Formats: sequence, structure tokens, C-alpha cells
Amino acid sequence: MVQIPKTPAVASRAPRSAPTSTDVARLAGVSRATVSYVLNNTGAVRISEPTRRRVHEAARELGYVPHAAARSLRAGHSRMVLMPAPAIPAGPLYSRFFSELQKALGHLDYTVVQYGSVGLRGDEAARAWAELRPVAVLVPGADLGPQGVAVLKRSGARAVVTLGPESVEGAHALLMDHRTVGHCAGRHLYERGRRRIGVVVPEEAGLEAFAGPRLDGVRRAVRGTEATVTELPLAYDERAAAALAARWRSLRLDAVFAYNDEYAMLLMRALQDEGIGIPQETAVIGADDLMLGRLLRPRLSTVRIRLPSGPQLAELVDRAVRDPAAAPVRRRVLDATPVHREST
Amino acid sequence: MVQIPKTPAVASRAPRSAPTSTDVARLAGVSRATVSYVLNNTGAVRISEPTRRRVHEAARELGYVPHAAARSLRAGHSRMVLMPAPAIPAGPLYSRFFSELQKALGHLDYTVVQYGSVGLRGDEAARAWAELRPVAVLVPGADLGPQGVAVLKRSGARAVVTLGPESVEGAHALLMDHRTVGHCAGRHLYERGRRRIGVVVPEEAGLEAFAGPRLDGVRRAVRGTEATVTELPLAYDERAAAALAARWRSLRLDAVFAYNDEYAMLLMRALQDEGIGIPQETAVIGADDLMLGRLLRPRLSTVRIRLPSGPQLAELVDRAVRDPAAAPVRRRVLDATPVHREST
DNA sequence: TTGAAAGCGTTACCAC
DNA sequence: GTGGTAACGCTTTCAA
Repeated sequence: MVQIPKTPAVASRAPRSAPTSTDVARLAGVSRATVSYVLNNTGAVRISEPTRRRVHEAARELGYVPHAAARSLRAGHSRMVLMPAPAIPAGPLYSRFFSELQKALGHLDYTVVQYGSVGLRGDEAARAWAELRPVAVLVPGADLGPQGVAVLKRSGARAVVTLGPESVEGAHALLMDHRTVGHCAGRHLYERGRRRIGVVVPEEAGLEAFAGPRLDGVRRAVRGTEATVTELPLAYDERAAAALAARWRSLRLDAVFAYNDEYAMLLMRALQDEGIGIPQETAVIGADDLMLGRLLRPRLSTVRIRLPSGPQLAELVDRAVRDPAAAPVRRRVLDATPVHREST
Repeated sequence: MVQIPKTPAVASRAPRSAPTSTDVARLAGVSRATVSYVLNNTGAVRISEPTRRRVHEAARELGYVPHAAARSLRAGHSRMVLMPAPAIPAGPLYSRFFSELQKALGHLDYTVVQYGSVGLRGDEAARAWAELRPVAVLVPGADLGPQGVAVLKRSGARAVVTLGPESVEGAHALLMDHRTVGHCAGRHLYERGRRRIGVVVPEEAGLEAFAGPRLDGVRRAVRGTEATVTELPLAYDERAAAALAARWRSLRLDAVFAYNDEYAMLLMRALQDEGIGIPQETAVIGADDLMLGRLLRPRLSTVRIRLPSGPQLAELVDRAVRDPAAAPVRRRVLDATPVHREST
């Protein structure tokens, strides 16, 4: 029998485990320290050119990839920015916003990671995030309490930023108050002479966080006037829309804010099928300014929403990370403007 | 001068760094090993009830959160499933698919993480992912070559699954061949007597990966017949659509496959504004079966796309992880069926 | 210019 | 039952 000596590094075509810097060092005939110096381009230490080449060569040959966990364990910190992945599929507005933010943070050399927090809620989720020891955490929505913020900070997060309706003790807050959207729509309708305003409230789960404030915003917009606001629960579904349209005239409404452009299209179609004149008999306004709305006939009036730009927000995060002791930022960032087209 | 001894654990209300299991052990008056046993509920070792309580108490008081990096470094593996975050905002179909998958993997006790790979491409991206030592990697699109797969596997990934048009050497492949979608649309139009078929090709960046195959699919569907296929570049923009509609009659087409329902709506609107009868003069079909299409008049025919269910795919990943030596799976998973409504 | 060694937070093996 | 100790892969200080 011939014994084949198995040098770990060259054992076989399918090595049992990942090559380490030790393997690289061995192959290059240098110490682990030297490998680290070369691969990280450490400025303080000069390594001879031939050595550098040998190290690089060896690393390439072995397919060496540094171990992020070991590195950040040693360093005591990472550059990971964590955000929970949205539980419900996000709309185009939000998706674009996240994409941009991700890119901008990437340019600042952060690694952005979306964490799929399945069933976790509240402090449980915060603990799960904290296990990864992110340098910053961005949390949309209201999934995080003061306790959660404390947990994250204690475990090394230098910045916790919430994107939501309310600010949370200890965290930076980008206030995205959807009441503004409703307020904008409500005022637009009121100014155009409408007095009996319906507000669509989606029945789909996960939308309450937006729907409630938008409704509330409309109420505020007409508070102290003679105008009335009627809540209209609606499922995103043709039958439900038809049913609502069928009893529309009995509701005696002269306008409706349809939550967003998609619900607006759904409802508008149903109202038109019912022979209700838009905007003469009922004015319809949506929100989000999707391309969709421009294509409808009549063209759909809407509320345009502007979220903070990626680079702007990225810089805020970066500043917060660099100076964790600074006072928490508290900034309104949801900008809403009415876009008047033909449906109102 | 009175020297205040700073026990790290109780130093101040704002500890400089995260509490470790050492801190918990010290506070509970036990060893680190015992802490580990208690907090991980290690079955093999029996710990007295009072000790357990003391440990839990201490952990709670300090707000102790285990350090994932240290844990997985020690364990030599993690349960992280990594997927690159989509560079362009994904549509509702894809978003829903990912949500479901994430949930299903979560139930199998995997941690799903979307990695924001900004400008990284190909093997560079693969290396960045490999640094995290994920147990499995799911890659949509064609961003990964055989080299990349090799890197990932060498660094410990037990399963690499691609979701895309082609299978990659060494990886499991869920083949999502969008030619099927085009083929489905093309055949539908042909069967309904259409012979001069236009195919919208979006000009937006990032869509080529889908648009090309969909176009190709239409070509295949009518290969060997007298039918012709005309490529129609189109930006997602009212003006572009109007311009295309203006020269529509000169194109002498009797049908168009509009890439998806959104482009279909855009084009259909422009054609209608031009006085072109749908479906009499030109049949229009979209894809993705969005709610949108049902609301248009005429109701939009479409191609319904079914992706694999979350639990199904999660189980595939799990199996692959448990048996990395098994032969790579290679399965077609994109199911397309025509939905005939009024526009064709 | 290079190497030896310590230590980051965990867990698992083996004594006590 | 409980506690010491080694080891995971990496970086960095110090010494040669």
C-alpha cells in the first residue's frame, strides 16, 4: 500500500475546509503576520516585493478568502449596516429608496445587509440583530422600542436610526409621518370644493401602519370645517371594489382619497363601471405618483411623496457612526405635494 | 485621591463595550463554561436549578447578547443563507417570492441575509459573499460563473443555488427561462390568427436579462411559420409610447407582446389615444398577471408566471446543505400559462 | 524585513 | 455538577 501524504493545503481537488491565512503562509514560506501585512496593504510595515508576490501568488492559488467573522472578532468592530428585510413586499417607491441608500452606504465602504427577521418581533428581533454586532442599524416602521435600542447600543451599534412615524428614545429618527400624505390629499380636495370625503383604508395586513396615519391626516386637514370624513375599508380585489361602488351613491360622497394610486385605480374603475362621473360626481385622488396614474383616463390626481435621497441619508448614518455621542437627530423627511391632474 | 476600581461589568451606566459571557459568568459567580451550558440548554450536562437561575438573571441584567461571529468562528459553520440584494427594485412577483422563501428558510432555522453588493460583479462579488462564510448561497440572475461557485464552495458554502436562465458548473440550478414566457405569448397570438407580431423590448437598464429571452421565446414560438416578429425598443415613458404609437400603422403589426403588464398598459393607452382598435386592429398581451391588467378596458390578456413556492425551495436548499455531495439539482421552475381576456 | 505570541468571544473536551 | 483550557482565524504589538 502506498501512503499518500495529505498536506492539508494540497490534499485534494476538494479540500475539506476553507484555506486559512496559515495555509497561505505555509505555501508562501512566510509567517501568518507577513501574509496579513501583504494582503491588507498595511502601510506601516514594508515588505519586500518578492515576498509580496509570493504571498499573493499563494493566496490566489489556494483561493484564499479572509474570514469576516474572525476579522471583525479581532478588530472589535465591523462596518456592517443592518436593516430588517421588509416582511411585506415593498412598493416601487420604497424599493428604489432602499436601493439608493444601499448604494450610497456602499460607497462609504459600509456593508449593507438585510436581515430576514421572520416571525421575530420587538425586542426579540433586536436581540437577533445585535448578535451580528452591526455598526449601525436602520429600522423602518415601528418594530423597535426603547428597550431594543438599548440592547443594540449596548452590543456595539454606534448608530440606531428609525424610519417611521415616531421617534424612539435613544435612536436617531427620520420621521416619515404619513399623516402628511393624508393631510395633503385632504386639503387638495377641500380646496377644490369637496366637502364629503371618503378615505379608502386597505384591508390588507401590514398596511395599517400607513393607512391609519393617512386617514388621520385627512381628518386633520378638514378639522374645524364643515367637511366630513368617511372611512372606507376596501380589499385589493375587484369584487370588493364593485361592491363598494354599488353602494356609492348611497354614501353621498363627493370625493375620495384612495390610499394610493393602485387602490385609486381599482376604485376608479369600479366607479366608472357604475356610471359615476369622475371628477364631476366624485373626485378621486391617489398617492405615490406612479406612472400608472398618468395613464388612466381621467388622469389620476395624486400625492407625490419624496423620501430623503440615498447619499443624504448615508451621510447621516456615517456621521452618527463617527460621533455616537452626538445628540440624536430628529428630522421630518417625508415630503408630500399634491399633483393635480384630471380626476379631481 | 480615591481610586475607583472599575469592574468592567459594572463600570458605568454606559459600558464602553458589549458584555461578554465572561461578564455574565463573573456576575453569576460561575465559570464561562457553565454560562454557555445554561444559555445553550446543552442537554449532555446537568446544571442545578439555582445555578441556572443565577446565570439567566445575570445575563438579563447585563443585557447579554451572544456574539454571532465568535460563535460561528468556534463552531466552524453558520446557518446563514446569503442572497445578493437585487440591484434594481424588484417587481411584486419577485418580491413576494423572496418574502415567502425567506419565511420558509426561517422556519428551517436558517438566517437569511440579503447582501448589498453595490458595484461588485462576478468573482469579486463571490469573494465578498464568501467572506461571510454562508452555509448556502442563492443567486438570482447570471451574476455568478463557475469560478465564483468554486470560491464559494471552497470557503465552506455547502450549497450554491442559481436562479436564472442557465445552469452553472457545480451549482444547483433552478432554471427560470423567460423564453417560456415569450413562447407562451407568441403561441397565444399565433393561435388567435395573428401573423405580424411586435415585441416590446424595454430600454431600461437591468431588464435585458428578461427582455432578451422573452423576445427569443416569441421567435421560437413562430419559427417555421409565416409569422414575423418585430423588435420594438421602448422606454417606460409616456412620450416614448406616444411616439411608437404614432408610427404604429406604418409598422403593419396585428399583435404585440408588451414585455409585461406595465409596458402593456403604457403601450395600450398610447395606441388607444391614436385610435387603434384593440384587439380588432392590434392584439395586446402582457405578462405577470398583475391586478392592473384586469382593470384595463379592454381587459388585458397576459401570461401568468408561477415561481416555485417558498417552502418547496427552502426544502431544496436544506437538502442540499445536508448532503453537499449529492448531484446538483437542475430543475425548470418557471411555469407560464396564457390568460386570455379581452385584449387579444 | 520578518516572526512569535497574545487575544478577540465562543464552545467542547476532559479533569475535578 | 462544575470549572479549567484549548482552539476557531485573524490582526497587531513587540522583539529579533
